[in-house]
Amino acid sequence: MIKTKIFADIVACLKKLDLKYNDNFTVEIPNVKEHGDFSTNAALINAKLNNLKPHDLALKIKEIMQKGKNYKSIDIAGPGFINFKMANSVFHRNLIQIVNDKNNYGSSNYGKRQKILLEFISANPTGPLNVVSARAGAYGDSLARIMNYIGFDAFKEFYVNDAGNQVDILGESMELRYRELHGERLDEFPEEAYHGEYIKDLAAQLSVIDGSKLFHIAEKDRLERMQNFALEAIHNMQVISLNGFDVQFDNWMSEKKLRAEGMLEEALSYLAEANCTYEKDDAVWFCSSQFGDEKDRVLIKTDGNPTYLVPDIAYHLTKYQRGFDVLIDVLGPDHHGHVSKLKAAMLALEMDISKLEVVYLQHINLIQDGEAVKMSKRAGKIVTLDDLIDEVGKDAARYFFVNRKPNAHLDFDLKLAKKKSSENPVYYCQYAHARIASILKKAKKEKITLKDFNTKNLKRLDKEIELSIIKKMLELPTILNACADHREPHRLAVYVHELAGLFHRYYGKYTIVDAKHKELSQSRLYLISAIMNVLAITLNLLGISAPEKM
RNA sequence: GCGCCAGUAGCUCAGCUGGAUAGAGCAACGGAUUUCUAAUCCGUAGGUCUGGGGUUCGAGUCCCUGCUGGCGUGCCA
Repeated sequence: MIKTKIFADIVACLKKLDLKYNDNFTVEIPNVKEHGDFSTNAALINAKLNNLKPHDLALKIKEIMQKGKNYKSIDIAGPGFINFKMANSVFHRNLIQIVNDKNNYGSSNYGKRQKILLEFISANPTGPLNVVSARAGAYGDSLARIMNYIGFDAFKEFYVNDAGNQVDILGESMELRYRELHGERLDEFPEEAYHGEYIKDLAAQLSVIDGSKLFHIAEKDRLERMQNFALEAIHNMQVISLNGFDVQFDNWMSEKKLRAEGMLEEALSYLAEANCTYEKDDAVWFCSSQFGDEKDRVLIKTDGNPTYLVPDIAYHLTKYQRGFDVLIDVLGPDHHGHVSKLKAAMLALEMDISKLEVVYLQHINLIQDGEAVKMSKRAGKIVTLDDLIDEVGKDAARYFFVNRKPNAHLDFDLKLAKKKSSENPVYYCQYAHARIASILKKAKKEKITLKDFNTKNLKRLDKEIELSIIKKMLELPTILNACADHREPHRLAVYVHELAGLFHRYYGKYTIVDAKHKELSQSRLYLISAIMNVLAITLNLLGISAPEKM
């Protein structure tokens, strides 16, 4: 990395000058070209320490560093910034490195094999996945891919709420549709039941298997049969939808299973042992107000059933027990009230709360004809993940969702997304990749190959945009690290778009394959195949395909 | 009321641990195709970064405060 090399050079320089220094200065790529390839605030940061004016310190540093061959020029500007222009050979050497790294370029041990549990989507198993889940899926999966690429052990988990109130309602909804199928007339379908067409389908499927024999067994058994059938079918639907979205989980954690294994009782007993529970009004309470929550919360309701909080505490307890270093919960914005309760419980159980991170994904507004579409799973008015993939395609959907930072609202204009035209930025990125593939084919036809390529040819890569492209590609590791550190994969999406943009500009300005200038062509081919490789790597990390043809 | 999140170009959004002249895409306008894919490129125009105060060499970025919007504040999950 050039940046770290410059940083080290500056430190060496400060030492040589026998100055005090603080190493919290930075080496950055300035956003104005005139300020050089790289820039540092080292003199600004360290001037005071040595009773010097920033500008004077900058001068001293410049004098020493100028002797190095790697720098084309060193200038002092503004209040004391030092701007570096690097020799072309520095970029060329780094380009060779990128090419040699092949499809591992950018991967590293940055994560030091830290174990990360990434829980996302965790939609209720009571219906098909909707666009909110799509956003969570694109986000979580991309983040996991990036983290794993740079040396973390990221583990993807989907928590299935397959027990509790909403599952009872699911069973009852099935029962009603089932009765309907068998000739019973329903005066009206209850508002709280699930209205989606898929319930009718499931009831019909069950009817084919079991016929009318379910009427002859006990109500409790019948409801259980209905529930389990629906749960399994819906789970399978969700898995298939996610496969179509290129999202796969390492584990599906079942709440029902947690209950069966006695995890709820275990969690409750731990809380009781910690003297954090008490009885009042025929219910069992958790004194969460002692741990930063606004007020105490009910754990066991008057009817003897646990509230949703209990299985969630139990679930998070297992996260800790499984030895992860960091737990990341990806949640909707409507859950932030819930997190304070959960964190209170983890505190009460003396868990390391700093390990538990919550990322809130903000809501999505679906815009149709300029108006927000209201969605409700119970009323059956949802736009499903499958619909979305059918309409705009997997690649566009994933790009769209991962292209913005998690805690920003997202307006999804269905009409625009359906257009499937050049307005969609994902095509822009993919097209760059396809274009390069096409140029490489043409080069083959023209019999210009890299066989007799000599690295000396790289000297011919001296155009400003060529050096900019190399510089951009060298930024990849920094971008990936930032994505992981901030849990913000959208930075990579922005990056791909920028890199694709540079290539398109390059293509427009210069001819790559030119039979009359074989060596020049070879040099440029070398460069664009590196670009193609970086595009493929980054698109893949975002779960987007990199087509050879479009 | 209290809590969380957001407010950047007409629209949708970027802006890396504070850095120099705030950037893209779309929309608008004007150009480029005997050409390696025009799903592209070049140019023009568009801004009091929600208002105010503070911190410092320096603030879209950090702190305080006002305003606006979304969400939360269940013995629902």
